[in-house]
Amino acid sequence: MPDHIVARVVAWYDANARDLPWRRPITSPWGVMVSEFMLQQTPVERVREPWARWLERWPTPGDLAASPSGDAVRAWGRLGYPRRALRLHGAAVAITERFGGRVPDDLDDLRSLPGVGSYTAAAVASFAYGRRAVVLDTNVRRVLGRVAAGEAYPGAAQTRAEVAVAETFLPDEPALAARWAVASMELGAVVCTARAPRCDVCPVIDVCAWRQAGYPAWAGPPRRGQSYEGTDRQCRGALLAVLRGSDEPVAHDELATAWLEPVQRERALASLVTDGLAVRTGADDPRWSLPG
DNA sequence: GAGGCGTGGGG
DNA sequence: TCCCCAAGCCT
Repeated sequence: MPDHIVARVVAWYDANARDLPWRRPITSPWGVMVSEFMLQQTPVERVREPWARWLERWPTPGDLAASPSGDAVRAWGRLGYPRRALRLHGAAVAITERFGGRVPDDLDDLRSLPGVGSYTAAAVASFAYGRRAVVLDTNVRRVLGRVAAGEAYPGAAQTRAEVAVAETFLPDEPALAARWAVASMELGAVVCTARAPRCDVCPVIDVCAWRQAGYPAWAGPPRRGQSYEGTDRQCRGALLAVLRGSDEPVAHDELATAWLEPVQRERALASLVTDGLAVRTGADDPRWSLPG
């Protein structure tokens, strides 16, 4: 059964794939890795421009490693989760120092890099090098959960059982495995979506367990939305936006303007320093900036 | 293993 | 409008 589903999804992908720049054959493994970092929790359409500018400026890991980490944070712009920029910079340094400037193709080597977890390691190995790897992201988890398990949504945490199911779908031949990986992700991204799935154009609707069960609603624990208004995250974002927008270190008063409540502001600022996203400069006249 | 971590767009 | 969510990672 999995073989049949794989064949249909891959055929669907061949006819319907979006033209995303990081999927083009000329894209380097480094370009693929940069896209994977940027796409962690950030929609495709918001990544296109920053990705192109990033690779123009830093065509290789060595180029990024030679720049200050603060430049990476500034170039990250408003993609969100700016610690990813710091980790991508750290990954570039590690690739330069430990792997001769070449993005690794081995899963364990990839996972040893900052910001690279099981998903990103598998994605780079598969998309950049055509290796056989279980690429299990939120899209694939949802697709397999619906098609194979008949459930509307995957649970909050990835389980061993899910990985085992994904293994049964993964073709033996590396090239086909890589095509399946990108195709199953694409299906989840544009057809088998979380909100309003387009089952009318789904290539595997006739074998979908979720459909056969009558599209049962999600029966698990309520999917709690992440609150944001008034959180430290919002405060950190406001403070970091000030640092990003200034070429010179900024005085504390400027940060105070960006976030009025002092207790939360100081807590957030301290956490930014702890994370390496902000540094304090100046002895008698303290100022703040992105890291050097 | 649950919670923290940005930001903006679409239903 | 408001809520949900978008190719996760780390502690």
